[in-house]
Amino acid sequence: MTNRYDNGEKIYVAVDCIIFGFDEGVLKLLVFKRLVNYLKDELSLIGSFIKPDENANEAARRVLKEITGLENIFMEELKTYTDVDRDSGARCISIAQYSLIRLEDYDKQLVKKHGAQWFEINDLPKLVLDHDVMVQDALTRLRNKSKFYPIGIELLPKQFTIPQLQNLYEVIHQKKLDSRNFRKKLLSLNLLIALNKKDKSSSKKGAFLYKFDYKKYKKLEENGFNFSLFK
Amino acid sequence: MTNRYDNGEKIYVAVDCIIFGFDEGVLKLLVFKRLVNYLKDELSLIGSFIKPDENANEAARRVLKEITGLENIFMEELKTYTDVDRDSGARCISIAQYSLIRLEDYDKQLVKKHGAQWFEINDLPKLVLDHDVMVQDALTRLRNKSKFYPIGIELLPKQFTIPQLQNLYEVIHQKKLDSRNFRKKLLSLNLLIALNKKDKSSSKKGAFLYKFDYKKYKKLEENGFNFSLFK
DNA sequence: GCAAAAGTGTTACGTCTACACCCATGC
DNA sequence: GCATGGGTGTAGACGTAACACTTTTGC
Repeated sequence: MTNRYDNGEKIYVAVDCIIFGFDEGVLKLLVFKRLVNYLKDELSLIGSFIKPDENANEAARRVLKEITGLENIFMEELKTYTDVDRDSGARCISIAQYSLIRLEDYDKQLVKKHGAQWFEINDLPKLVLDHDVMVQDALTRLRNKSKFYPIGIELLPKQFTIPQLQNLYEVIHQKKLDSRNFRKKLLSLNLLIALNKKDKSSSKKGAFLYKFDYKKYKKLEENGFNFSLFK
Repeated sequence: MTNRYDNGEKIYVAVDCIIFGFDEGVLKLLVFKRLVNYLKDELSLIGSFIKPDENANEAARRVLKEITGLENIFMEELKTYTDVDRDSGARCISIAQYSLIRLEDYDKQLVKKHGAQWFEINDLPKLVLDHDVMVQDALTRLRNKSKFYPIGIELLPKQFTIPQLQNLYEVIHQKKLDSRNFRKKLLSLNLLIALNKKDKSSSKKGAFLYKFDYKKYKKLEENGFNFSLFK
């Protein structure tokens, strides 16, 4: 690429991925042992330096695939960490991105084979550098976001049951919700499409499956909205 | 600084400041003519490459002071722009930060002397690169934020009247609000401290001045809250 | 038949919206 | 005395929160 700037210093730019997984009612975080020489084998978020031919989101997707085999994960920018001393290995900023996925949709063995592992959110190990801060920031964001947006729309693309979605909210907020009110509010948004199929994996009776009406969601999002599912 | 990373390429990292000014009821944007050789003299947000000894926020404050004389502006991170071709001058990412200030608090001549100027938000010139996108993103963020947070707390530190604050909301949302409802909701938050002084600059009767109860605000913020001043 | 989870309605309460007039003052 | 912006109250609509029992089915 051409370079028309002569002043200014270049620095390292990394991406780090905060991937929350929702697995049988438990919220987990994806972590792996660092491969680079500095701080090798310590636990870390999945990350990489950004390459000349990719933007931050592409870099995050690439490294996530390399290290876990996970593909097509929608990640949202969290924040860029730029403190001078944040990385003792060199001056390096990191663009953190986060996502929330339903673990059952993915091959857990694949992740393991690649050297990554899932930790329960309530029992996290110490991570390198400022990665602990990133995780807490991402949790806060997730909680705030879920008050005003129906999370799961972008983050849980597959079909799901209402009790599953409620459980997701309960895990994120660490708080029991009233199932009647949750269901009522959720359905009043008119964003769910009933599939008239039942999922019997978590009860004998079975719960009806739904998917999100993605187009409707997008239209509403453009106009701004308040989708708090509780106060 | 030590460098323990051998792989990875360094790239340029810039900051850009989206400074909205609220001036006698009108929302304005701070713009200046680029000084660097590439695209010199075209209109641009105020920005700079980040230096080895400063983080993004410090870089933003530094360049803002250099170019406008404005000091002690609280800026919040908006987003990091990383597309490969976003800057035709070189591969360069930009960490955008925004703020909203009350223009009357600052010396407008000073800004002008330094070569910057204010444009009305409804009559913006074309800016270089992706700066137009940044401005639109910042406006969207400002609107969303003002639905859930009492903006002005961090952004308008000085004493103010309720009609002034209402006007700010109206300008941001391009929409008239009901003064009774606005006042009622605002006061119900219990975040204002009455100063028992009147500002007569915009009416004969004069309007009472208030300031924010910053401590109370911070406490509430930590617990998360919903402060929409209207729907 | 019983354990386990899914599904369903109503009422009380609080908040939001819409709406119109008097007040204080400078000129 | 009048024009200008500041300040006030209420009723209806709407949304939220609290609350317990029935249904379905696999075992």
